[in-house]
Amino acid sequence: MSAIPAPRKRRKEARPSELLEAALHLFVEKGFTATRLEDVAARAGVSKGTLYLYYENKDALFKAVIQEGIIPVIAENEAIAAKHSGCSFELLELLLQNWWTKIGQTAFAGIPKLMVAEARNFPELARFYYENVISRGRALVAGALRRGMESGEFRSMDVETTVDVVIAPILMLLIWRYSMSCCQSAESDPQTYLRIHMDLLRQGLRKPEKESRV
Amino acid sequence: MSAIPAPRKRRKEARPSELLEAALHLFVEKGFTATRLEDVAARAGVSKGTLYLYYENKDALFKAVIQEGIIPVIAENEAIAAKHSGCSFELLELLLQNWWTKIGQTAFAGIPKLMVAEARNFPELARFYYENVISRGRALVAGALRRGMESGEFRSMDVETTVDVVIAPILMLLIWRYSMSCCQSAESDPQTYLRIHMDLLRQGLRKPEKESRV
Amino acid sequence: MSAIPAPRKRRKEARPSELLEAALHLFVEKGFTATRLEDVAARAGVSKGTLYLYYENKDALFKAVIQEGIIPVIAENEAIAAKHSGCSFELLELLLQNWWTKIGQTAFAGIPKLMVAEARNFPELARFYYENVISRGRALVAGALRRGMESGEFRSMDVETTVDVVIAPILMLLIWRYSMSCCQSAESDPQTYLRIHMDLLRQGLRKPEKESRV
Amino acid sequence: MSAIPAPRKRRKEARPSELLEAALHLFVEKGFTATRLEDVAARAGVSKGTLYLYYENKDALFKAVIQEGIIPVIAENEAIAAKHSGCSFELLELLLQNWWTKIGQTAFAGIPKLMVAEARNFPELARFYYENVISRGRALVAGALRRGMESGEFRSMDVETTVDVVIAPILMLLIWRYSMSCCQSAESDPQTYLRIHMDLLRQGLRKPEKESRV
DNA sequence: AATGAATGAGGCTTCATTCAT
DNA sequence: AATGAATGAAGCCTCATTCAT
Repeated sequence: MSAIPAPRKRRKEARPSELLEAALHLFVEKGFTATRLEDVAARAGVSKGTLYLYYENKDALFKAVIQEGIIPVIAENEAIAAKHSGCSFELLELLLQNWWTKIGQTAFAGIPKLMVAEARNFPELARFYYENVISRGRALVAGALRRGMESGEFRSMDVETTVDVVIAPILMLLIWRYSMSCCQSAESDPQTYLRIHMDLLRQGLRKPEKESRV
Repeated sequence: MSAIPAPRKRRKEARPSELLEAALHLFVEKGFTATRLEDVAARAGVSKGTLYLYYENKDALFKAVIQEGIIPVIAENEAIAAKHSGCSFELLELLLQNWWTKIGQTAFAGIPKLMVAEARNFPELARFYYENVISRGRALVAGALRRGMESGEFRSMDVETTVDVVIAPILMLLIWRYSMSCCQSAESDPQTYLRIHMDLLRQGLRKPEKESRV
Repeated sequence: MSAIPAPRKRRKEARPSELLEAALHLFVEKGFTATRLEDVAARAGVSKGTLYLYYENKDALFKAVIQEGIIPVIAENEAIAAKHSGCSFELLELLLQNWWTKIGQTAFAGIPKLMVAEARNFPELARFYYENVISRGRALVAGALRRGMESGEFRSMDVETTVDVVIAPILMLLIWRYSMSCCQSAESDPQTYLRIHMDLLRQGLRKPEKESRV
Repeated sequence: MSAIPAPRKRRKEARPSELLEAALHLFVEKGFTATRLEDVAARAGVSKGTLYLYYENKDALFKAVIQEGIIPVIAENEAIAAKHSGCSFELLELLLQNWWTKIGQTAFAGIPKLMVAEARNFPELARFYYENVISRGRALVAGALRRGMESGEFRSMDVETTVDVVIAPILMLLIWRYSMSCCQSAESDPQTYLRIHMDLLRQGLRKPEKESRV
């Protein structure tokens, strides 16, 4: 009710997000397994025990990070797709742009690499991520591709597989940044990378005038 | 004198490859950190201590896996590129085909995901892989692209960045198989995936007749 | 408020000294290498992991034992030397007496043998001990000898070397007790040993009336 | 019989002493526990298994080192004492001189430190050394002291204890060299050290003209 | 709500000793 | 006589989780 709650109170209510920020930072930096909950707590300025007051265990903490940070962006993209009425390639560009702004340019950019790295050893986390993020994300791209093929804007291809091919470079851009990039002297510019990807795609997807192969 | 060496001796000579096979299997299955050397030894049918007779430590074992399994394929591709005289896109296809046969369809297919997963936490292994595999692999693709641009076969683009974009779907295909694929009901067919990727690329890279955008 | 802190708290404050006591006992009994941290923990009534809450590793635990137990005695001796104004031999006796009371008659008596035994294999511990204990201890004896020679109380000799000769029997008394003494039926009495040592020294160091040899 | 045996044969007969030399070197350098039998074998130019053909185990190897290297010197000193007829202090000097030449200036110099370091953890080795070396060595010095006291050359003191005091600096000289000396910038000269020790002793042991204390 | 002390299972690595060849 | 491959017990250290205060 009051505009400015007592500092003590404000602090308490901020705890969860402070913990999530700390967890995201460390998960992304060191991976799920290699992240010590003690470090997460320390970064959030609380004790190890406190963390367990908010999250049942390491798995729950991770799910909360995804829940708060990634899933809302997927939802935004679903809204963008739902209201879009222009050409299909433009929709692909809009989806990419929002993803890039909300994920690619934030600390969440490290999540895809993290999931890829730990999926095998933490099947439950993998499943959670797959169902809430990946399948919904793929559905968005699949929708745009299918729409473009039906309208004659794109040539006809196997949609599900094309989704993977189209998404791959975007994921790899993030994965690379959080893995091997440390070995590279000059990291390539993301803007250029994405532009080239979309350029190749624009021309690659387009239905040729006379030809109809593939 | 005899054509068949004593069993003891035969064993000794077979050990390294038996250990490497076991190591590859487990590294790919569980990752570098989560693989227990005791399990590697057990899978090779020896005791924990025996492994150390052949490989100094976990790092050395891993490097040996790469050394024996991946680097020779890179070398083969370098030979292929050196003797190639046809069009540049064809060279890209040859390189991909050899990589796919020797890596993509063998147990080594899991290595790229492994490297991506552990690079940050094992910088020395990452560097070893980067210098011996990645930089040489990128140089091969860069050479083909540069050659195609110079001959007018491809349109002009930033070579280094295009290399990343071109390689990304191939890496993601493998990475996916060893990470999230377990959550997927129907895994997409690699042959289709690679054909679509190359089709998009053939048309995407080609220099347009009149246009000169990008 | 209350004079008696909560048990948990009391425990926490007592832990370091309980651990140091256990460590000293086992180090002295079995040596640095042969002492198992699990045994130290057990002797202090805690688990293996708890030890690591207080001391980073085995080295740090050892250093703490020295820090808490030996270095203060060296400091006391430095104070004794600083305020001493009597004859030099008397100072030697005072230094020996304090050392004997605080080290020779306590569990710390085993440290010199431990250092001698492990110095080669643990150079960093050796250096720590040398700089904080040995060099300061030698400086004290050297000071007393030099003073005695300058005043004419002692004959002139190479000070640094004489320090070693003077200290040697005292160290050997302790070293022996923690090494070969187990083989001896009748251990010789330390009081007698030290008295003989000091008697030989009193007469041996004294400047002869007329002679001036050596 | 032949003056020059066949190389093969010579080699075989030399094995034990080659192994003992290697063992001595490594025992003295790293201690008993820290010495790896594999390293001993390698230094002797044979395989690990061969070592076990000559010595039953690590203990037996150690005992052989003592047996061959130290005990003969003790026997020599017993002969020296048996035939000596001069003054008692001179006998002490002769014993010391032979010990110094045969032990102090050879690789065996490291044995006393080794024994002191490992006695507690290897009681059987300690007992072997005590009975064959220490007790006989002490008996020699005790004999010389007793003889000197009876002749009036030395003042009267508790013989057994005085033996320890007299021997201590000599042992410490060697012990130091193989332990803390690595921390010292300038190691003191053994010749000077021994001269000062004997000088202090000559004057310290001598029976005063009138006094008769102690 | 918050603390932080305590636990103990788990993995890499070493090395004396054995034994088939 | 000689080899050297193989074994497996042992110890340091980490960290998710619990729980008394």
